Amino acid sequence: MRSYNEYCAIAQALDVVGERWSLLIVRELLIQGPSRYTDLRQGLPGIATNLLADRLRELEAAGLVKREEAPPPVATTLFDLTERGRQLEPVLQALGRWGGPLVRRPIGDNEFRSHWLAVPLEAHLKDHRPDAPAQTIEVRTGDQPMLVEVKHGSVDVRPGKADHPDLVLTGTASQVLGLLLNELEFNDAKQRGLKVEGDTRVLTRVQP
Amino acid sequence: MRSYNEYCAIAQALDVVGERWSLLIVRELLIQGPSRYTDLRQGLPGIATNLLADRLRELEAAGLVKREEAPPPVATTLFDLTERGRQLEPVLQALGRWGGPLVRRPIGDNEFRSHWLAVPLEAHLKDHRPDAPAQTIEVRTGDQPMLVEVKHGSVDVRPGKADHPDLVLTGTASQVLGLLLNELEFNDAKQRGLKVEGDTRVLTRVQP
DNA sequence: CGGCATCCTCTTTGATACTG
DNA sequence: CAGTATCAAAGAGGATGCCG
Repeated sequence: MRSYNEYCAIAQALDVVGERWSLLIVRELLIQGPSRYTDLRQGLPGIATNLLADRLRELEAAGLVKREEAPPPVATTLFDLTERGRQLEPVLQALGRWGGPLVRRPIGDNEFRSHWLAVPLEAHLKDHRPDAPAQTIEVRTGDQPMLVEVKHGSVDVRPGKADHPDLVLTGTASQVLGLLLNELEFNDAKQRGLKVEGDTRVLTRVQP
Repeated sequence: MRSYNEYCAIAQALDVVGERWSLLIVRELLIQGPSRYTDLRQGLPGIATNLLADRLRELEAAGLVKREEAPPPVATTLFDLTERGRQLEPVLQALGRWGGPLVRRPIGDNEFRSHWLAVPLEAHLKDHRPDAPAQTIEVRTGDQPMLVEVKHGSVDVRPGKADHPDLVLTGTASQVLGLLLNELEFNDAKQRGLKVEGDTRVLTRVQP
């Protein structure tokens, strides 16, 4: 992209990450950690393969991304954020908070990937009972199950299944999000088709 | 811009403000307040006039910008942020903080406008003596003098001149910034050509 | 398969000129 | 002052091919 050529931190930041797809690539790496090229494509529906290759090179040249050759038997290239790249987290959080209201209104045919749930959940959920024992919620929606772990005052969201989750939520992304973010009443959510199994007290522990 | 079409707050935020120039237009309106078309062009060196018109229409349609017809005798159109637009401030602050280190390294022929000083100064300066009487610093660099007002624990930066500033700084943008952000020693700054007149104790009151 | 590179078409941008 | 009109150049998107 053409540089704005301004002596201004905002403009120079945008010179680096203002191009189409760049910040979404950073989002993927922040949520997913070290990722293969193909996994990145999975999380960026619609990206042209040449653009993904271009952007990864640019981000690498800018020092935000590094590529590592995974040792055998995996023997594949892994892309990961550098420390400088990881420092973009506050930018993505601010964007996510600002964009929240846009997502909550009716949605049509948007693409969805389960791991994107980490954005609103880590932004808005809190552990209100940090001294209580750890609890987990399994969320079944989208392309893979997600695990919400509430422990020691922090809320962690990552792909995976729990052995014995305290609560299991099964439904559409907006149902699950509505309930967890306390924007949809419990009974409304169930009426709209959300399946809730387990100990619902963990909900009030994390809801905003 | 083409929508990313993702059920993700970050992607939907970028659908609205991810286009080239959009966030810089928001920056201008945040710093300058209600502005005329021509003033916006002044603060966005290099923007094509058709693009500025396009972006303003898009931002207006998205509900971030409103246009007001100023009453006579001014009788001109003023563009201003809506409340929703003003809520982008944390996004720009995060971008500005991330981009700070990029600006501090040697710079060549970048364009500069004095009012952009508000970005780093309001991000990093603090009033460490909120109970002391108000003080002002006049900064003379770039296209217009800027006023830094320290009062009641807050630091305000805006265009203008003070009647009796406590301190006047005259020099290049990087000299002034280096001194105010405490990244350049006082004596180094003077040796490189920065002119410092007045009561330098206000410096330690605001420096990070 | 994973990780691209090439080719082609379409859209967006930038530069400049012009207008109510 | 606040734009619109025009046109060349750059970038994005989609399909496909290549190579370990």
